[in-house]
Amino acid sequence: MDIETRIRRRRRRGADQTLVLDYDLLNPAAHVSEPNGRGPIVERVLDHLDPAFDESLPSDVYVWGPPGSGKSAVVSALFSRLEAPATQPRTAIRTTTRAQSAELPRFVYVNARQANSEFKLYRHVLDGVTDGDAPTKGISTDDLVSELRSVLSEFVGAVVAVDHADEFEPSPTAVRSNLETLNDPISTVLVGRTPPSNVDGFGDIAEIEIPGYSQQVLIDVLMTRGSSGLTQDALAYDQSRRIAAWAGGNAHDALAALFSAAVIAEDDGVQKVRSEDVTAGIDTVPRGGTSLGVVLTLPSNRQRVLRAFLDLEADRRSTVTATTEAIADSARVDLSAGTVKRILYELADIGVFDRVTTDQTTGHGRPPSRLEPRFPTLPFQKLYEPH
DNA sequence: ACCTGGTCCCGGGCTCGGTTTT
DNA sequence: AAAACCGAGCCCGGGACCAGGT
Repeated sequence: MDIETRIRRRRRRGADQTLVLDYDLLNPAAHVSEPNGRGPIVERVLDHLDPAFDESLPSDVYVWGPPGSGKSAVVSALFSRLEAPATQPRTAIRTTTRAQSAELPRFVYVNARQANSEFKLYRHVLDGVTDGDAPTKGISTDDLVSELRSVLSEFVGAVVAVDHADEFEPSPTAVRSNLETLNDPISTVLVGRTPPSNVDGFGDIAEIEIPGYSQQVLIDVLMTRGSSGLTQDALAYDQSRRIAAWAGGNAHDALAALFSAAVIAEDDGVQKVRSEDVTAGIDTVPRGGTSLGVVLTLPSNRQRVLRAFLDLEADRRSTVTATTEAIADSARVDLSAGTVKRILYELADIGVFDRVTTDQTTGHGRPPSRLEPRFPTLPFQKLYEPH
């Protein structure tokens, strides 16, 4: 938990915040520093990275598993530790030619959901290696590459973790080929949910498969998060067990359901998460839907459109056209109707909405469809921050 | 034939970092 | 120094076209 989180937590306290202490601690997309029950997997990843602790580079590896199985949790927790020490513990080994202590490779974690283009990939790697002052635009990709090359040349090599690598544009394969053009000793840890046989080039490298959470571990995850994010004893074991049973090993869905149940309970002004809150919470979370991590990393205007959508009454949601007009009129967004329409269709395309064809027969023309959110809406409303 | 919804694509404007000119 | 300029990536707007219905 960073300082900002701690301060926000204090600010929110008091008033009517009696049940939920901090929504961020229930956020499925925010990972904790010590993931529950994933010790053996951490160990396996570390085993593979072992050469990096001995001044050489590990081979590339693909870490994969179903959604909500803790891939990001493990890799981001691991890399946040590994990234930190720029100066390595001094060893007795010194090269004879140079009076320079043995250096270990740099570790960098990149989220391909944010870095989903060649330019952004380089930019985020550069950000991770330096202190985050890489330009966001205004320079050419080539200039960015040479900048990155010169920075990387100061290290013996780099281990780059690319989370959600299978969501990279234009193709997952491009992650590796882009990093190869840097002509630097780079080892990649690719992370994704697509089986290696279904991604070009990912089947040729080492793999670490992560299974979904067992129900017992998932209950532990829920209880741990619940006890830090909610007031004391607000979450009963039985409620966690129900959520875990429903979530079927998907920690994202489980946490989203807990989050939603907590929102509903708090809006009702109660001190504990009741069984009915869990039922209602589960009801609002689509199983296997689009994860909050995807929704919360969308460009700001798309999130605005989404937020405006959630304000709409049911009758404004009856068709895409009606929804488009309503959102274009909303004070939350400042976009033309044409753009809103395009964004809505694009969001449906990536799975943020379901398109349901209505039975409404207006007579002429192609029958319209309406949009139904396919992501955890209550957590999104709470975590959404206009920017 | 005609109508409306849905898809695809790309030109141009915006904003930024770097470079040249004043 | 400061200002003007330039070229880059990203996003918005919107037109052209296709799909699916009466």
